[in-house]
Amino acid sequence: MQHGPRRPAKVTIHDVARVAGTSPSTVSRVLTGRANVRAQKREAVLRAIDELGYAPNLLARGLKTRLTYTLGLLINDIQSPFFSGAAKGAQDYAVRQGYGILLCDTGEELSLQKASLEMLRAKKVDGVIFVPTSGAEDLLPPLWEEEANLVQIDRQIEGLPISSVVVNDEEASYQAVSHLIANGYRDIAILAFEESVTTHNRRLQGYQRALDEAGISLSRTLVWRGKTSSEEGYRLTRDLLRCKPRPDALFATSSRLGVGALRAIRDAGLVIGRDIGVVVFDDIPAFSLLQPSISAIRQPAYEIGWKAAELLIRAIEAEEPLPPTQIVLPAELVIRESSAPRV
Amino acid sequence: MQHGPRRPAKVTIHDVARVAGTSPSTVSRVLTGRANVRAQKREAVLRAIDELGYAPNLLARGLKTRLTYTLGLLINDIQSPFFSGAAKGAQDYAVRQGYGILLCDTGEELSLQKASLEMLRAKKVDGVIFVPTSGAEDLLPPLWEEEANLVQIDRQIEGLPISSVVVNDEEASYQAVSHLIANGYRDIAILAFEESVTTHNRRLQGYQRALDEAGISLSRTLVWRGKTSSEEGYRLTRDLLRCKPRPDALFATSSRLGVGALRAIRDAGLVIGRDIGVVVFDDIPAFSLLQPSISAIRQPAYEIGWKAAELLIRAIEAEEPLPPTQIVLPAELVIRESSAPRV
DNA sequence: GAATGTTTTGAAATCGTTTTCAAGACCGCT
DNA sequence: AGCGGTCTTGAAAACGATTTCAAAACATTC
Repeated sequence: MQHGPRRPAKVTIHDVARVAGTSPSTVSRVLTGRANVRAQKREAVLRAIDELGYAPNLLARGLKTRLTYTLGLLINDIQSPFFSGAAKGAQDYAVRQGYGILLCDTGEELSLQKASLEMLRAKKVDGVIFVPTSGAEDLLPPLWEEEANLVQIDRQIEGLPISSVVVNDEEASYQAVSHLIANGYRDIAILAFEESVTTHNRRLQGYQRALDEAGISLSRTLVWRGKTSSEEGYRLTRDLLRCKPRPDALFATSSRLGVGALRAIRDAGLVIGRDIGVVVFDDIPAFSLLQPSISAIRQPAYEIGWKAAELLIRAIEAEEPLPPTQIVLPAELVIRESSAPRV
Repeated sequence: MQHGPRRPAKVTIHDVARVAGTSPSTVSRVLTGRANVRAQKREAVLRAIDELGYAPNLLARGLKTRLTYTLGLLINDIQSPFFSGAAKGAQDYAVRQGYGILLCDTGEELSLQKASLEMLRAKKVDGVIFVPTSGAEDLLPPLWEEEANLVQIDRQIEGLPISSVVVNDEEASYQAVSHLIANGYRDIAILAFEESVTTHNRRLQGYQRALDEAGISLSRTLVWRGKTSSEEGYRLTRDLLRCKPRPDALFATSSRLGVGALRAIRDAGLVIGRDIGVVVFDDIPAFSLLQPSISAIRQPAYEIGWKAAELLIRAIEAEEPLPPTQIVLPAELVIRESSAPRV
């Protein structure tokens, strides 16, 4: 393998200056391009940079300029298609703008979130995209005062002046449930996250509005709440199917809950889309592969991440503080076989 | 909302020193704990730190100590369950050891990989976990000379003294194909990545060994290569099913190829596990949900990431350079319905 | 060619830490 | 009290960039 000419292990701006026959100041000037330097010198500098394989030390630069070109990304579970989509969107936009992304996967654990935010603060990231957990409000002030910019995604902390990129949870849920009703389903159960998270609350509201509008009175026995895991989805659904009268449709407000529900329905010997209608909030690849395929609300995860990064970088690079912005992207109901019209 | 006492926007080690009635040197000593300081002063310092909400600036520290406590993670696609599993494993271990992770999702694009590696170099990461693409050898030397530690995952660049964490591709594939043979399948087609990547080459070798051992002569017409996307899997499989005689089984060497293949098989009106046996390398959640469920080789993605981070951090923290280590983790064949015995 | 104005340039200060070095404090001994 | 030896401490020099400031170089005009 060709290793090229031996180079000094560490080459600094001083080395470049020496080789180019000028001073570090001038090298810095051509590096940042923020002042004019005579063409002849500029070229000498560029030649030296090239020859030495010099790359500026971003730690040193960041120390001086207070800009690290690094964003923090605090999410709940990189393994979930929604979050990994958002992560990809954020990273794609960020990298295009010359920023790097520090990934923090914290689950719903507040202590890990706290530790991660402290790390991000110590590393002097320029901004943070995060998924707020209930209780996270108290973790923000330190970062906040450190003049870091913040954007929340997926969920929102109410009443805090922080930008956010979310989805129209209420409306999309309303449409999903209305769709079930239109297809002849009446006793529609809902599976939701037990903790009070904006996202799930709004999904619940949309559910309720659709029922109200159809003149169906909401029955307490149709609302099931638990952790948002597939095991929990299984348990809840199993119990729910034992109720008499048995619900004829199910709206799961997260893909994990939905996956558990599907298993439980099968194990109960019921046929999805005939014995029971199903719609899930959050589409995952498996849903289109399954037979019958599962109707789901598709969230634009990639765009959410992308927009969040865009908002964040705009705020970072703005001359003066920008007022917080709320972006609501449309989630789209993808109708498949699991919510076919009742016969 | 409670904002707590107003604090100076930026508090440095000098502020702490002033409040504690001592010098920055001493504060630094209690911070790093690498020298003894009289109990009384230490406490004064700790009180001041607490009172001011001081946290050391890791940029400044890194500049001095040449340690950033940051790792780079260079992967192909965070949206793939395999890579997101590995990312989670790596991040979980790293965060436990006080390291942060800079995420670079580059796809198979060499130019993006180059740019990302340069960024990681400029940010002075302590080490990098990466998935080598063919051609990536040339990108390494700069990092390499910069005394950054490297660990490759999933694939390997042959003949380079770099640690790696991979899976027993050859053996697992051998077992998968042997399993098909044992269940009565004879004309077993294989779908593989067209580019010469160690992973896929070894999977091909395992396939071949299983056939050899069973005395089945390998037919050129059963080996299909293309990009590793589900569209390509669909196209290849569609064409393959038109061959006469039609293969009676299919081994897909990536989950994307597998997903495409499943669609094509369905569209051809064939029943998986009866008309044609299927095993896929790399298990994804959908496979266990499908009916019939799909046999697959489960890779310990999380452990791969975890081990890679462990290896990397050990190398970083070692007094002297460690010799490169190869870790091979077992991938496990999960037998489901798609490879049921022929009747 | 001198006077003036405009670019280009380099020296030195700075960002916030750690670390070296030498001085100061403290100890136990004779 | 004086002396040799540890322990603790603070001043100052890094780390590798940017930026301010004033001097030096050049251009322009009379």
